[in-house]
Amino acid sequence: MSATRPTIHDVASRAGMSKSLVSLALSGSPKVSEKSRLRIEQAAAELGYRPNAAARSLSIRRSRTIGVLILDLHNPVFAEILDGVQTEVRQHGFSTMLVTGGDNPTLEQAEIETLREFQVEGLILISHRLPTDVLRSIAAEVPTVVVTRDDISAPGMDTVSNDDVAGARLAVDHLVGLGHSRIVYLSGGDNPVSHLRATGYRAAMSAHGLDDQIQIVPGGLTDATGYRAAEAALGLKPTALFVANDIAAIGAIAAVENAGLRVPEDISVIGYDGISLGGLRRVNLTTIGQPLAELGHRAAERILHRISHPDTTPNRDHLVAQLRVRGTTGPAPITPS
Amino acid sequence: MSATRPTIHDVASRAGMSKSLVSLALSGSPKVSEKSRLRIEQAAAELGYRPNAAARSLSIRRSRTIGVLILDLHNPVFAEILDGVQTEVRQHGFSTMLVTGGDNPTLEQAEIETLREFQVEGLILISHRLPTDVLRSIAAEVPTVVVTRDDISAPGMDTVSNDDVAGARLAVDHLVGLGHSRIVYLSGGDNPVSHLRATGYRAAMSAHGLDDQIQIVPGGLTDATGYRAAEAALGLKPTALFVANDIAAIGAIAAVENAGLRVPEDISVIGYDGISLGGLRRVNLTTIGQPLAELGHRAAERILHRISHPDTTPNRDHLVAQLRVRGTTGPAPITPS
DNA sequence: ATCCTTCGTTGGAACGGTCCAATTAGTATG
DNA sequence: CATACTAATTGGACCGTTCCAACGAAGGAT
Repeated sequence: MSATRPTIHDVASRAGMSKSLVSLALSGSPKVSEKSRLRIEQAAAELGYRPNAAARSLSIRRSRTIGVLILDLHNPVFAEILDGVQTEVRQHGFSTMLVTGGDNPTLEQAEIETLREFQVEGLILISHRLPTDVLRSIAAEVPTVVVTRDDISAPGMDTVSNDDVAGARLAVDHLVGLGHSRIVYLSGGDNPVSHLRATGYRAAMSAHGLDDQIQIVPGGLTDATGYRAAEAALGLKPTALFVANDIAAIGAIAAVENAGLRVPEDISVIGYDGISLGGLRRVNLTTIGQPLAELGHRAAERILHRISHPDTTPNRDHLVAQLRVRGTTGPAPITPS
Repeated sequence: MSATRPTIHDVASRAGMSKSLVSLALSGSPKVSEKSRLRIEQAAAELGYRPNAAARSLSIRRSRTIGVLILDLHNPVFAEILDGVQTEVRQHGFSTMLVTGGDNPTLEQAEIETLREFQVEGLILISHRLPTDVLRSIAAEVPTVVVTRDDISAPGMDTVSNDDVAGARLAVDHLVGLGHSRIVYLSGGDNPVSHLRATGYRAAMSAHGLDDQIQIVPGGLTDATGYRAAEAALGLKPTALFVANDIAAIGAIAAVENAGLRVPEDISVIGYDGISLGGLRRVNLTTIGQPLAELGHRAAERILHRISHPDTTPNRDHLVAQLRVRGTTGPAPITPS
């Protein structure tokens, strides 16, 4: 093991040519004669030569690497976005370096610092919890794309998210279309995304002339908080619950069923995100599906563009979410209350 | 933006000292006078100096980076293992570089190649689909740890997995303890892990004198394959299903319920893995829980050790899985059949 | 035969760090 | 006040690439 990895010099001396020519040949330059190219390729193969990315990066002053920060690996939403990022980025000859903040927001900054030491050419933040000024100063120095959030804008930075307001409207429209009017929103707590969804909920309720039915119960984005919020909401005798995200919606359903009510016969439940687990037959959750892979894909496109054209004016992409009707919503029960 | 990042030279000239001293100071060497250290630190801060990891890596011939291949980001099992890896590795000053194979097994090799170009000091493969000889040749060149699988051994390589045979036995013991005897195993298809779990199932059934009840229905590791396998299994009139993994188990439950039977009153279902989604109140799946974070943690320990002691003889860790009783298993119905 | 081109090839200077050996400054000792 | 140390500092080689300027060889045109 490890008799030190062969370098370009080793290949050169084995092929009996200069290291410069080896470099040229291996990068596919047309100015190398067919004969030399063959000799070199063979020598490289025999030695199991693998170029040193650090040396190359140092020399060409480019790392061809994109740093990705992912807020929480456990939330399937982010994993699915990441997937879209990876496939797109790879196609353009870039690698990704991935880090997670964990639960500690200050660690998030340290991780980004590490990415920058590796000279990543761009940064994709799949959600984050950075203060505005920190985010701004990062974006000022390295091309950045924020996915999922769109509340902060900064020069040198694009955002890619779905239109949460419109998505929330879709949810309400769907429920109203099924005859519901007593629709309660279980909020996702104090974060930009949840607020936008609340805004959409309110707007849609208004548009349907249901201003007096607007009810928001505070909750969170986890199974347990969804459960608790739903318990609280039951006191309002709703016929439908619109929940801030899918995971919380699954918790909410459990609460409804535990209270002896059926979903969707007694109470309809609709979530938000479109995580694949919602499609499991057992779960079968009606939801507003974000185009997750597409979000990642678009983020990758944006970062690649921004890397080659750093002075692009900030873009804010809004992809449309779609209603995915499954089994947890149904017609409003007759004579409610 | 990008008036070229400051280098160590810039810091040196600003502080009025040599670059060597800057290097020393910034790496916390005790041979630098307090006065100089302060000057240097201030200059570095003013310039926003950030060392170039590529240059350092080239110079010290170490990257302080560990490459992680993760088979499938969508499977929560792997995400949870990764979490354990990351926290441990970070504590020792290493970074991680993460790649996914996607659905294409040959891409897996290409991704590992990329990791190697970045001179990763070790490789953690969170499952994989590599041919034995390829895996061997990789392990011969770079310290490697395989998590989850333990069917292949090679010099220079450790494995960290749970004891699938013992885990499967736990599942059967639990069901037998509840009075079940007609226990069918829904297999996870043709892969090492599923085979081991089948072996454990058979052994445990035998141990309980239930040889004549051993029934294995072919299936897979996804929701849909679990569903189909369960449908097929119902013809055998089982009182309990032991399913190769949690996701498939969730599919199986849906099939049982769709057939008009209740879980666990009519049929008990137990899965394997212990993914956190099984703990969602709505799902509430009894399962054999692998210590996922612990697997990742151990893998990280192993790779770190192997990096500093490359000639360590191969280790094969087996962590114990634990029964997690939740709501999908219950007493066998009276007078079955 | 001489001069131009063109093609293929090569040496060597970067890139931004680390670290060793050598040098200088500073301090204590006799 | 020279001497011997120790502490602090520095120049320069090196890590493995890329790339540019320069070079030799081989024709082609004159």
